[in-house]
Amino acid sequence: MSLPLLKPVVTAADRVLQELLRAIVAGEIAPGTKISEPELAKRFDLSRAPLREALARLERCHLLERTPNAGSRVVKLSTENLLSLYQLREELEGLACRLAATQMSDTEIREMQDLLDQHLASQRVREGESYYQEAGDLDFHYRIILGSKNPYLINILTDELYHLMRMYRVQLGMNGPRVSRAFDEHKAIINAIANRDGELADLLMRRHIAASRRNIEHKLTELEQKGN
Amino acid sequence: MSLPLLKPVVTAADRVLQELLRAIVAGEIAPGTKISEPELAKRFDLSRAPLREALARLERCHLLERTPNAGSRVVKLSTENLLSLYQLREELEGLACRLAATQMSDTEIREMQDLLDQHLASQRVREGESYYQEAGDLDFHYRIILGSKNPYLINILTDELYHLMRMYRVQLGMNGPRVSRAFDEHKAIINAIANRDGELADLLMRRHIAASRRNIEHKLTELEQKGN
DNA sequence: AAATGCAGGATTGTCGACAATCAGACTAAA
DNA sequence: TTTAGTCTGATTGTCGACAATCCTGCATTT
Repeated sequence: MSLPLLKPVVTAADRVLQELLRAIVAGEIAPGTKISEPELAKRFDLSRAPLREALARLERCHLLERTPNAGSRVVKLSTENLLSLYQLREELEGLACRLAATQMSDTEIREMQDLLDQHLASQRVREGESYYQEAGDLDFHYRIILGSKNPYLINILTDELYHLMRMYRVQLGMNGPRVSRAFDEHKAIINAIANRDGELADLLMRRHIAASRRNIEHKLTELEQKGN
Repeated sequence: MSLPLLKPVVTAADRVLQELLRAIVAGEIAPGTKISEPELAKRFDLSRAPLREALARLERCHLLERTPNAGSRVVKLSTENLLSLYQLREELEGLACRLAATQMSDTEIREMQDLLDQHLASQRVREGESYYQEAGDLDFHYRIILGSKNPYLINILTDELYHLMRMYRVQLGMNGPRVSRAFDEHKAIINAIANRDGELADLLMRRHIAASRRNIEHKLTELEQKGN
């Protein structure tokens, strides 16, 4: 289950980016935390040059907010931002479906179907295990996005919005009946694409994402009311 | 007719970014040109640090393509990329319309209508003058995008795709009957928004962008066949 | 002749230090 | 008490030099 989600890691900037990304997405660096360049540089035993490079990329992913001459802060999760993010996702991944229905090759589609069967089998074993589910879900969306063959769309979804989506998911989780439903929805979407029915795939994807949003939104409002 | 299209310019990186942006969009630096960091640094009398910052932002705008350890090249205009870009625009600006129809305040809408009347009046005077038309068109789209009130959508359209759109427009122009039609289409779109009819505004915007694409696509294929 | 290995050059990546700028606290005056 | 001004500390922005990496062309070998 390999997710080719990150660019190759070769430079020091790549390494610190990967580590910061993981820590922020996982919530180890609490949302709202001030980022100090000199401090982080010392912690990672680097100079500020590659660190700044990494911070710039994190800002691009909307995981960091830089206020000029006042430092960077880790973004906070909020219902408003969640809604804005998912509005975009519905639209963009819907488009991706429509394009994928005409652009994906038969073998690519076949591979996705096999992958889904595989996930379903392994999910039956691990009832409620959320990590694999999540990886499977991400992999599914990832492949459809790539299947659109639209470089700008791919860039926006995989490089800029992807990690923010992960942040919501990792910190708020996905649980309960939603997990098994997602599989069925995936299946329906890939079937529509296999039938080259872009309109249907689009519609199903929008519903799928809307359902996922409601699930996360519910958890988030719960959390916000508890005082945070 | 002020277009608040660029972030405030204060640092050296901002200045060189602005200049490079202008030069690339205008085609003064030919598409496909190799970018040499040391050479540019010398030309702008800067060190490489702020220059790299500027190049990173240009890459983010898809105006530069960096291949690791092999330098950056200015992007080439192509029919494929144009189509990919406009596919996205249709979708995203359509969404922007739908959101703007519910999110824009009455005064914002009123201001846009006034602006359009103003453009129309001044356009009658300057028949076929394409620069003002373009600025007006950009301003129109810009305001609707902001009217969506979705920060991620705004960021993608104004920071990442905007300058690339401009590049196509500036280098391939917009001319003939298309110019005056665009005004009518703008008028129809803002009216739909004023009526709070998001669906209609969405549809009209998609058509408007599709028509604009056909116009540019035609010019581009003409140009490509002429040998370039 | 084709393929392989080896310099040479160029490019990017990285470093540590300095300069400019800004936020916030403190002092002093009204 | 409030306000204005200044000062300090911290942060970002910038610099020039060095190190690591990668492409190119050429010589060498098979």
